Amino acid sequence: MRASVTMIEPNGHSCSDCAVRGFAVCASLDPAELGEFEHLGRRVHFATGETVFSEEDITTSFFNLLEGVMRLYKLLPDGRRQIVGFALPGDFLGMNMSGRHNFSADAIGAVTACQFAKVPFSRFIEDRPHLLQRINELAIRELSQARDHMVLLGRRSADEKVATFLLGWRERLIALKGSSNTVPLPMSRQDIADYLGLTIETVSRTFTKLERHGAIEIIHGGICLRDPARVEALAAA
Amino acid sequence: MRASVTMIEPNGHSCSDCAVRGFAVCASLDPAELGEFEHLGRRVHFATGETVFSEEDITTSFFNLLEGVMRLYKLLPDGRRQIVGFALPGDFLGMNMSGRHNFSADAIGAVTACQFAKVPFSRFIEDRPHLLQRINELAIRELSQARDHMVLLGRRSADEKVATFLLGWRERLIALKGSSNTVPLPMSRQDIADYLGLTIETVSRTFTKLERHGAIEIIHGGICLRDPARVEALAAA
DNA sequence: CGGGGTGTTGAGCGTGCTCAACGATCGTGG
DNA sequence: CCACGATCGTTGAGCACGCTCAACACCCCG
Repeated sequence: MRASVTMIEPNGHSCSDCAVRGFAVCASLDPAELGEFEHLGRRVHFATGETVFSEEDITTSFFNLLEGVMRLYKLLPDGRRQIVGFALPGDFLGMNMSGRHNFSADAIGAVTACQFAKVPFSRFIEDRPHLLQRINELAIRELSQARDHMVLLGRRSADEKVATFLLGWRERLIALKGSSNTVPLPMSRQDIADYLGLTIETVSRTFTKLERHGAIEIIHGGICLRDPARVEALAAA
Repeated sequence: MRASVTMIEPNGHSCSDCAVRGFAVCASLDPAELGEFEHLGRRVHFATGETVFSEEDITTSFFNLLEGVMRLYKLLPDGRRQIVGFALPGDFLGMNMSGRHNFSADAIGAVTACQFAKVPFSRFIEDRPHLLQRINELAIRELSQARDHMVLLGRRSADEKVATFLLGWRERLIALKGSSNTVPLPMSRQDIADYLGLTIETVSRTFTKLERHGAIEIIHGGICLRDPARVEALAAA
């Protein structure tokens, strides 16, 4: 699904009242820099299922996710898909070495992002080591998450994968919105399956199994943790 | 296996005649900086199987690999292991956000590395944006490799995994030492299995299968590519 | 020559996949 | 407002890929 119309607002927003300011890239900027930075980005919107950028596209922009969730994925020639991550508000997308995006990114539900043209953004970084440092920190954190996910993909059982996913996703949402036993799952079962290296059927079966055991309750658009300790035990650290 | 004796040489080496200078982190330094940089690092040696650092160790040093191969891995509480990568000369190890290493690193065969104490190194970076930029580039490249590996772990069959590994490993060696159809494999079958999310038996069987089909020849300490096109077909891009 | 580590091969099993049908949910238009 | 179709999720039956368990071959080193 490709963008038919992507809304671009003339910059009527200011960074100072931005929801993700504080934990996004821009957290590293002082007020003076922020004023300059504000002119570099435009706020853009994407509708459910819209593709923000594709795997082999030449990189022309970076994105700072403000609202919504995105799936980041790679496709094999025969159509098999691996979701390499879900992006949440505060995540910075588009950095790469090759000049091309090395994964694709779709909006899951409505998404708002701050878009930066590559060239001016790169120039802006050049004399702001603090911003570069911040971007580096985010990359290193992502690398650590990527390695954790490799362990999950290569060495965990289906049950462990699902349990680990639920707890990890919950953790990320808690960091954004505070604690709750209700965990919204905006992505489809297929998305979860492609993230965990499973099939949709196995994910579905594992969910119902967890529910039968009283560990979770499947609700519309998410799950509710009934017995967090049990789920943690299943995740096996 | 823990280090019993780790040899540390008083700095009798100079960066200027370093083998990896040109593609390691230090490639970003000019001659003047290099002179200063030289005093930050010490050349250290590790014997076969020695652990350079462990997953939950507090990070006190960074390492720039000069010679040899290392396995980078994570362990689950029950002992299952996932190798998240193999390090080759030029690779820079130890960057992290948490203050602790988030994976362990062993020497596969004899290893020589350039060791930097964390604090002085971090200070040295601070007023050298070019070095930070270089580190960032390496991190972003690693991130891209990590995502590729997630696809392999989550969505490829055993045959595809092995074929893809052979080609990828060969590519990395070619970048270091030039092209050859003979591909040395210094790591054990168990290492390969733990890298690909397979068992040692499956790796062994797949190797012999490839050999029976005339795609490769198994030689001591490695393989020889007899029919690269066939292996590439099996890897399925 | 013996012993331990590493790699190979075989037989049988089980987890997770495939294929297929059914059920739930939601947007759309009559 | 409900009928309709499409999409998404659930459930079942059977199968296959890769794992488990076990035995054996090989090789380096003592």
